[in-house]
Amino acid sequence: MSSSTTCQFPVNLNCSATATQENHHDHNHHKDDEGRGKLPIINEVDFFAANNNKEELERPINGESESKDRDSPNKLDCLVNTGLNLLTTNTSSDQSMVDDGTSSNCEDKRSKNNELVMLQTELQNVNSENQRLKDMLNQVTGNYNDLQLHFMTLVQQQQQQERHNNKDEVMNMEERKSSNNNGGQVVPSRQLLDLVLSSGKGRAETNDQISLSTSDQRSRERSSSPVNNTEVASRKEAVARDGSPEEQAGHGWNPHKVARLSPPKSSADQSAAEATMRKARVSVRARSEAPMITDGCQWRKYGQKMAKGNPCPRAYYRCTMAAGCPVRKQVQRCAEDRSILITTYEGNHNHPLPPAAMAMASTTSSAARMLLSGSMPSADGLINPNFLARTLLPCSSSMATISASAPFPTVTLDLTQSPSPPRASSSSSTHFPLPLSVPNPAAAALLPQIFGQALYNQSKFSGLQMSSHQNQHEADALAGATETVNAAIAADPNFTAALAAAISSIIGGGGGAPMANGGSGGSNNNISTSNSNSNGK
DNA sequence: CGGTTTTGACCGGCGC
DNA sequence: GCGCCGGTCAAAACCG
Repeated sequence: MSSSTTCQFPVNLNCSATATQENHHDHNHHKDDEGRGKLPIINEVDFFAANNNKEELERPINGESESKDRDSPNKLDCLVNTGLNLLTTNTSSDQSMVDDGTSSNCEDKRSKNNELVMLQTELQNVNSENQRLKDMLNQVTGNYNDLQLHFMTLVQQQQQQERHNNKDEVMNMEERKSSNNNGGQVVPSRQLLDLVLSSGKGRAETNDQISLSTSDQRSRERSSSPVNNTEVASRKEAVARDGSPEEQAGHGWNPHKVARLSPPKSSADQSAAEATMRKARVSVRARSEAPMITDGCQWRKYGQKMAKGNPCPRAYYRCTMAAGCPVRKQVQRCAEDRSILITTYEGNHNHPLPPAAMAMASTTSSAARMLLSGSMPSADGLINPNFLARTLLPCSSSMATISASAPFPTVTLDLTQSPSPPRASSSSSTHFPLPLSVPNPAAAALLPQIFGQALYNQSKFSGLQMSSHQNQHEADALAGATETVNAAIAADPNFTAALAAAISSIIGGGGGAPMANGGSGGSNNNISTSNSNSNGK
């Protein structure tokens, strides 16, 4: 079918409108390797094209069916025409046979009659196939419509429940803060994180508020240390410059700066846990020759470095849609497959997002929440990716070998498709291969059904969620997925299809335990979690 | 001229 | 303590 391009997902990761340039040379070591000319923006994968959702979601189906319909009628026409020609020929042959009455003409007539019968049989077969495809299309379309309605209902229910839970958690946190003076039992960072990653626009605001408070705490911790006076001063200067204390003081990218500050003993564990969870990252892997994917936000490049183990430089971007927005992202090409662009997001936007940006923003937020929700039941309060794997993949055959050695967790949404060498060559990253890729259009046509299955399983799962505290968080993770898909639907149905397939694999995948890292044969569209520094410093 | 990109320098964390 | 590394800063250059 015609849908197979560089990215089989009919999505488009356009370059950002502002951050359109990324020179793939290290300013430290590879000056002017590729010149400074602007690279062309290649619209291979556009997550966020503001198209009609339903229409786009249906596009794989329709594209599939239309193609088949297109093909089938052509075949039919061809066969019909051939048959008619044969009939005409036979008629004339008959006429001539009558005229001539030779035995050779009789043989010709027999052979042509046989051919005609064969063609008629083939015509019937094609007709039946065509009818079957039409029926299938109707069924898929109907299923899609039903499931979309079902999904919307579920999303609304989840959001309402989420809001309710958040209110409770806020109250609990305030109570604990007011009553806690021993410093050892502070508000569990998991709750902070749940708050941070709560749903909706208000979520981002809540996140910023919490980030600000924790940043203030870190600033106090810094100022209490005489060694860091200069840094404190520089930080204050930076804060005064752009008025983004949370960005400068703690919401920054560097996990080392945040997670490894030496706070007072009483809050060391708390700060470490908070930093760890705050540093949750969402990485998106997609095939694109473009220097950067378009996620609807405006970004300003503030740095570029060579990362060890990767000949391609890593670019650092900062969201410029609003002053002080703490969201940053790293863009780097995969060392093993340069056609794969790895975009890693961190933080939540503190400003309204355009619809085109909602998909990625909500995706990253939800994915982070999925990851962090999975960490909640951990006894030590740190990320427990194995729980995440169990949570996300309770019955999935996907592979989930998870490393817990890294300072910050990462969720990887892998939208690559073509066969590629195992990305996670080390245990630093774990991928959950999902049938996100649509190697053939027939599979694309099944996406809505898969999505529907995911929703069905989600609804089943949600029905069980209230039985235990852990299940609540598992449900949170699912709610995050739901929200992700919802936002993706709102922004780009192609991305929706991808996420739908991903979530369907997560929620409704076939039975089996998590598999080893690296992924088995099949799709390369994965959601993965990792809990280690990918650069393996 | 204002915003963005480039890029050398700087900083902190970490391993040895 | 030193060097490596990732991340960030900030002045200069670039660009529309």
